[in-house]
Amino acid sequence: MSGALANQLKTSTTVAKAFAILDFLASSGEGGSSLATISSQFGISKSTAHRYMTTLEELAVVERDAKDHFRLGVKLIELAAAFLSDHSLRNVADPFLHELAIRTQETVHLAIPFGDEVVYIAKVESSHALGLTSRIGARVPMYCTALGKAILAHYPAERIEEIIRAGLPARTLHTITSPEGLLRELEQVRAQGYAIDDQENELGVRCVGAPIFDYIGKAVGAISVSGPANRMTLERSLELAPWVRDTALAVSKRMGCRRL
Amino acid sequence: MSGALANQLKTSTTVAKAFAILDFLASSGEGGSSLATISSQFGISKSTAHRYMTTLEELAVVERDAKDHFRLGVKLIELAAAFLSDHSLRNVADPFLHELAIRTQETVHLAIPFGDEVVYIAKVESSHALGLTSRIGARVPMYCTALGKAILAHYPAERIEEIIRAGLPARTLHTITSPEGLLRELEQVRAQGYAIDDQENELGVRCVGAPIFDYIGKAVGAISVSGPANRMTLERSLELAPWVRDTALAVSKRMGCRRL
DNA sequence: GTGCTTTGTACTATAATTTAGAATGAAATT
DNA sequence: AATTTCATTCTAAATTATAGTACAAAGCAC
Repeated sequence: MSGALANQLKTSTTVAKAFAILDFLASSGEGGSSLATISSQFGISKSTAHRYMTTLEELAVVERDAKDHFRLGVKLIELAAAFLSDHSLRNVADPFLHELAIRTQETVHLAIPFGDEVVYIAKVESSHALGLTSRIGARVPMYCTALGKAILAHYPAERIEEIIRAGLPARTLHTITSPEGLLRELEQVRAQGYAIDDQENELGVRCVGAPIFDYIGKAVGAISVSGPANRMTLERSLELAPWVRDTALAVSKRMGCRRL
Repeated sequence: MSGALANQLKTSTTVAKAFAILDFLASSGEGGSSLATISSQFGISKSTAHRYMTTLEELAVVERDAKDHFRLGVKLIELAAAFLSDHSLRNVADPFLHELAIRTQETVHLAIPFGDEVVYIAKVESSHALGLTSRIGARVPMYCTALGKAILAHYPAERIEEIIRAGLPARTLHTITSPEGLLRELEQVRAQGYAIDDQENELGVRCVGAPIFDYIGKAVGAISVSGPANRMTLERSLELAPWVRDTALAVSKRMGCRRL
């Protein structure tokens, strides 16, 4: 596409572009994007953008309103639902998440590891009990979140080393940025069975997380309770910690984990 | 791809193939699919399938397990979450759905129109309160479901005619298959403010649905309560109907509809 | 353990699709 | 009423996608 002589590409540029467009639509939020916007955003001609969008529209991956503004389409719901039903963790955990939300009266999250990060795949709010909103699908680092540390603590030492080598940038004043500090923290997480994120990822937010193990004893996810720091004090975090841990253990048991 | 001389295609075959693969992965369910399976399923060479899958894997649209089996990936959750947050209807309706589920002790659905069908975009079960599972993302016809009829009744006459012309195949013994019968039914739906599906789409399942209108008075979705026919008798359906209707009206009001 | 099949991956020439740009018509703005 | 903006269509040129072959590794049969 650019100038240079084409050297072999191992991946499909066309498919990659299609998903780049979808990513853009996902981030552009309300209102949708016009063809001209997409065209200029990616530096492709209007005719090319048009071909992409009509294709995606035909597949119901995007939809356009009366003003020819494009938005994400219902096909994505279908695919996401298939993803979640395939991930038995989500289904197994769901009732436990609700119970925990009711008991703690705080927001409960379920996440799975993905590379050096974790991905939220479920969320339950105590009062309104919203399903798929806000953070679902979002990724956050492992080293500075309760969910992440809960999982990371049960990774093999070499994986932990890898993640440390990838860097521990300070996200807030409270982020643990030294390798030694993190290793000590993870040691404590293993001993306690839960992890506490004291505003390490976001100022004003405290979380308590605990890992979920599958039948082979591998950490395949984590549950967390989080809330604003003024309500979720450190003392309250410590009070809730056993509940979170026990809920995660109950889910682990359902996942076939026998070594509790 | 086949033999014949290529005549201009208006859509991107590459993108379409990528989503065909995703559809296949979605339907293949547990266990995932190997590269060889995908290759033979679509009649493409292994090298081509390989290129598609590595591309999709790099984008996190699919993921592969230790045995090189491909499944849908977390990127789809991210995109679906963006879709839902963009569809304000879902967010507005959510608390109402839960309230209705508690009051009726039955399963509650939220759906939006899509072509001649409706797509489920939210579900609340009274007892377990599952989120994204089973029917989310699924599409059902308009003419034989409570959700569909609730919306269809408020469509312009010509759209209704179109849908009738598309055919009213019998899905069960109770399906309304005559144009006159459907028009009469829709008239009644408009008068009552709710629609009842008496096992028209699936034997043994009754539903009560009511339409949601936006600020312009357009039917943009519907809410339903459904249950097994033995528990959800016709009398019970009629009892619940006003609740469903009032819930839908409350959501409509929140969506800016002023003509209630 | 050995030989066999099957798997995912890499490479290359051919063939096909994708691409940009100009041209068109419709709609909204001035 | 004139002008700009927009989505859409068309065509030749160029990039990308394709199938086939080849390879290494894993699994299976014997």
